[in-house]
Amino acid sequence: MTNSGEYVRGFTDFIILSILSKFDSYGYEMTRIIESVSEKNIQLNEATLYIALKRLLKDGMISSYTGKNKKGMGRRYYQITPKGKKAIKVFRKDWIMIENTLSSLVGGNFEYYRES
Amino acid sequence: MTNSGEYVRGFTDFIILSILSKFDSYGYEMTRIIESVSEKNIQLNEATLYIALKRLLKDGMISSYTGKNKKGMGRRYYQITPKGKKAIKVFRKDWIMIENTLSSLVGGNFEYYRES
DNA sequence: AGATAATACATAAAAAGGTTATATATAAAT
DNA sequence: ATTTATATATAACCTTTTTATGTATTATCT
Repeated sequence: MTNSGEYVRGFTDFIILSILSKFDSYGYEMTRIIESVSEKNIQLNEATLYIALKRLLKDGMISSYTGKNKKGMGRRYYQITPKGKKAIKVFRKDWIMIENTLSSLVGGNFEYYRES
Repeated sequence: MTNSGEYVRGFTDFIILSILSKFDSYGYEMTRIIESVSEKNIQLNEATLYIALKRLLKDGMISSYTGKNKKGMGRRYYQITPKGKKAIKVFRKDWIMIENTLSSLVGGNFEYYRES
């Protein structure tokens, strides 16, 4: 699938917050999670992810701390903040509507009555 | 809902193609359709729509012709081309996967097993 | 008759976010 | 010793959306 990132755009921040609401994680692992859950159909660019993490840090949605690693270089772990928890909670309510609406619109299963 | 457009981003072109695969339409009507289907939760900016129409025309996904109107100024109708039909067909297959993946990711209902 | 609302299209400038490309660091495996 | 896997990071560019603004036509309201 080409340009898969284009579809995820707008949801990137919430994908990250959603992962971090399950457990603390780090950049490299998060790209693996997305790859795994999407069965390699969606891939979040590393650059996109790190920029998003920076943005979320700036906005106080997440915090970070350094962690050790046996293999490879040291990891930078991210943790969701209360503000981030609230944001993902609000979003999940919206998501139901977004999903239904997008499905109807792109699927063509909607009714529309013309006046004239 | 704020920034609803941000969620639709990446899907704009396919929403338009989907509408036009049902019937020929014009800009103003398409914004009304999206407004109506989403129950005013999602609103596609007029500027976003007209730029997208321009893009789709350039890419040969749609064609256009002028139509009359009793009330208000003349309408510019858009019609989906064979290329556009093919594009929406391909997208609709992808959409099933995108929807499932996004749902799992933002909903947090996925499993991931750490190695270490 | 004049003002307003609804219908309709269009574009420039700015902002936001993603992609491409590249650089760096560490440790295990070959 | 070199390659592979793990891990982070950013600059430059590209695409798309948003904000703001302008124009045109007709019906309705006062």
